[in-house]
Amino acid sequence: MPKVFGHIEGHPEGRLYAKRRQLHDAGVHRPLIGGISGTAEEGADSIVVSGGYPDDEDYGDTVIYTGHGGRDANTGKQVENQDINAPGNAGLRRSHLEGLPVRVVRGAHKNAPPHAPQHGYRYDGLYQVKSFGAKIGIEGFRIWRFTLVKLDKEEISLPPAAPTSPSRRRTPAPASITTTTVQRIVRNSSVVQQVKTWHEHRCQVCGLAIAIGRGVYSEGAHIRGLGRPHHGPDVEENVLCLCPNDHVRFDNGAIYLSDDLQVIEASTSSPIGTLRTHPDHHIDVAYVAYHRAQWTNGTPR
DNA sequence: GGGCCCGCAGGG
DNA sequence: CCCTGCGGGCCC
Repeated sequence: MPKVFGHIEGHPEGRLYAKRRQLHDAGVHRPLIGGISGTAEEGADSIVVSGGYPDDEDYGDTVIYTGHGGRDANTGKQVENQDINAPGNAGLRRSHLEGLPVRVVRGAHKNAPPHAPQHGYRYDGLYQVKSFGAKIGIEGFRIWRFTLVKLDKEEISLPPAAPTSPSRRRTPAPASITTTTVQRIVRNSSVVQQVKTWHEHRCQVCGLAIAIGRGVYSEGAHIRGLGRPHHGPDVEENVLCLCPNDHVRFDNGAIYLSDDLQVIEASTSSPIGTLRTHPDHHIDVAYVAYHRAQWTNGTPR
């Protein structure tokens, strides 16, 4: 059964499942025991929040979820540090980097927080891995924690239509890597496209335009993030044209902007250049200030 | 109802 | 093949 990112057809948000076996059969969450379904290469497609780790925090629309590993098989106690390269943890990191939606299932458990179901398991829809980081957990060992934020319906794009394959065709299937159906977190493409066009796909931080075959590749980066919890607008004043490297740096606070559009290296707090601009592309410094505040005042969310 | 231990599915 | 993992059934 291929890994599916996004909703499972016929299994809407809110549906209840008595047992892990039923979640498996539905394809909503396939491991029978593991809390994370995912790999480093493909990403994590689903998790179960069932109170297995004491550092979990469940606020409904925001879940702080502990990675796996480091526990004694018999006692269930944490006996060593967790590893970010353990498959599930690396999967959630990949989902974060690629903006893949994660199905969140909540399970009933003792000391049930208000968001957990009374019995069994409940599919609670799609979340985005907003950030992650390590800390020393309650039991005294390093754990990895992933902040997941619920996605609004309009933030999910549909998977591309399956190619129609005539049944008479006898040619062997194309060398299949792993078949995955993916619903990505969607962005308003026309706004992003306009910004990319103005800049001719040149990164506004480093000036790089990546040639791919005959085309050029760039990414549209929202300054104030879309959706929860930031609720930034999908408008040209809130979008930058960046290369993938600077996009990751910007989204994770390694670089940010001053109000006069200097690019600031966070580790040194000093400018490393001026943002490249285009006369038609007006950037609203209110969004710039919002982004900067995330990374210069306290912890980001 | 709690402890125990046998699980199976997935990934390497 | 091996191993691990936020179950679950059984027995007290």
